[in-house]
Amino acid sequence: MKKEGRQATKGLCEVDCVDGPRAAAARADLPLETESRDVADALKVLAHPGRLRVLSALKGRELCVCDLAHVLGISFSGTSQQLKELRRLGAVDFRAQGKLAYYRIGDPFWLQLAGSVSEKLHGADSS
Amino acid sequence: MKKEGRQATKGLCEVDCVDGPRAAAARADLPLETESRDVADALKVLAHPGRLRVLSALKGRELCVCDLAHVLGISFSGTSQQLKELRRLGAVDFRAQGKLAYYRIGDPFWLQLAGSVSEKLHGADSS
DNA sequence: TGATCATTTCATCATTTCATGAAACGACAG
DNA sequence: CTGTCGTTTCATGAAATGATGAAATGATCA
Repeated sequence: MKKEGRQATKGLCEVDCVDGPRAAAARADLPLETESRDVADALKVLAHPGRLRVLSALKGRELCVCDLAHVLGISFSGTSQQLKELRRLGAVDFRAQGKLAYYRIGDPFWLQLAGSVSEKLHGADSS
Repeated sequence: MKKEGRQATKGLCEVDCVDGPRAAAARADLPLETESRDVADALKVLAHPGRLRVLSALKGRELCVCDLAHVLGISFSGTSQQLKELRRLGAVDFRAQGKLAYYRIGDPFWLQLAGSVSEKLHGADSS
């Protein structure tokens, strides 16, 4: 009479190992599923060394894709894709002049966010 | 006489399509490679719907692993791994009591960070 | 008009991430 | 001591991510 796979299938642990009220309260004021997903998606865009470097490079400057490719150290096509992600987030914006695309910071919020994390980790702000 | 693969291999674009000074300046005050990698790694821990929900659930509360498994809706082992990530970041901490592990918010910074992103996206703070 | 160049998109491939189940670990009860 | 239970670790497979090169697009210039 051994129970196999008692992994989160029934409310077994819910009534055994916790107080219950605490767990219920926790579930009560949990954010919506969509909200945490949206936040996660946004953070996922920033959670990439290359894209972070792009934001730093664009601080107070406009740069074209080929420059940013040098910054990232990857191909033009790859750079374009990363910029597309950042654009989707609104972190960068661009202006097409002739055959060039000059990218710049869109919403400074995301750059500041990265800065605060950097400060948290290393104690120094790179601004 | 066609050139194939001129992708970021030579400094071709560097002297042709940009001003140069701007690009040089951008590279000059770029963060260290290690720094952007560390920031990206930290953000990557937060960039996950389940882990964000864990942080929300732990706001002002202690919860054991099995409760958090219910919150995440995944297995215990999976939950444990996610908690390990959050622990590595310092976002959560835990206290072993008997055979239970009570998890709680470690450094409120990361929860606040998630909150500010949520506010940015939805205009409402979930605190 | 046709060639060229910066950029984007597409198809593909290697790597990483995330979930699962089985087994190991540690603390408590009988 | 032995068994049970909560938790953690490990190995595995599916899905997502990130980079590449080739082809498509759009704008400039001879």
